[in-house]
Amino acid sequence: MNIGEVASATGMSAKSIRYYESVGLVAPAARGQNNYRAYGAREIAELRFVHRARSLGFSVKDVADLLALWRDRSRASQQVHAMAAAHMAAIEQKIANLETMKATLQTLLLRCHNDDRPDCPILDDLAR
Amino acid sequence: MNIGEVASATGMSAKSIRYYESVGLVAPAARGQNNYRAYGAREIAELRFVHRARSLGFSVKDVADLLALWRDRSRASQQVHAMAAAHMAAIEQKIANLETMKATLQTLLLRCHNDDRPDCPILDDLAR
DNA sequence: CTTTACCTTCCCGTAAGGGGATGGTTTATG
DNA sequence: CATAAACCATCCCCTTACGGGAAGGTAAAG
Repeated sequence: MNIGEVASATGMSAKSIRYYESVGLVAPAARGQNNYRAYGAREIAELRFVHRARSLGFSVKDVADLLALWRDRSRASQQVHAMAAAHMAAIEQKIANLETMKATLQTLLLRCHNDDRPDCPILDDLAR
Repeated sequence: MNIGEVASATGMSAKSIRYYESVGLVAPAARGQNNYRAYGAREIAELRFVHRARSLGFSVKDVADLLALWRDRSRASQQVHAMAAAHMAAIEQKIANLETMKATLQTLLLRCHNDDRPDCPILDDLAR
């Protein structure tokens, strides 16, 4: 399969696939006589893994570690669990920060007249 | 006040202050005969405004717009309200994405044995 | 007088690709 | 069969919002 086919089959962009290769996340693809990248089932499965892990918010660096664990048939599930737990903690932290911002914004929005008058509690708050 | 004093007074870093100046978010600070930046109450108030808006998650570009509205005594509160509402919507979208990730991770974490055995539902899911 | 603590500018690095230029390849169409 | 549309390749710049650190001038303290 060419890179474009892989892209539409997996939902990722060709740019992303090349990028993952360029940073060493996946091995360089084999090339056809036309110099096009040629993907087999194994490589596609790996790219799917990468895509799925990225969609769960893991960084490219983390995905590299997850891939290594995946390839190591004798890894302890503990290791994977630890990575996932740490990642979830980071996500929870982000959510908490965003929730704080949201709450503040909500309060300000409710106090703002939202009309033609210049008086604006939102700006007043920012300037406090 | 020197930049360091402003930094510790406002909680932002000197680097950030210089950065905001470099991108035109705030006007270039006046300079003393030693070429140090010299800040007055007005400039400090503006930097506080910037800092507060940034802490609510507004981008630097958005802060520039908010500053412009703030300086314009005749702006309609609607305009500020619209910006804040759009920003809150974006934050809610981010939260929703993170919550989806979190839920998936939570499910996977519960299914993982988290012990020395190699069997790992988390990796299995990523590879599905 | 010297050390220490500031300040200045300048340049590099970050995360994860997207956009777009330039040029070769393949395939579809008239 | 010729050519145009659709792919593919590499390469380089752009994005966000600063942080790190180097090189060198200035100021306050011991």
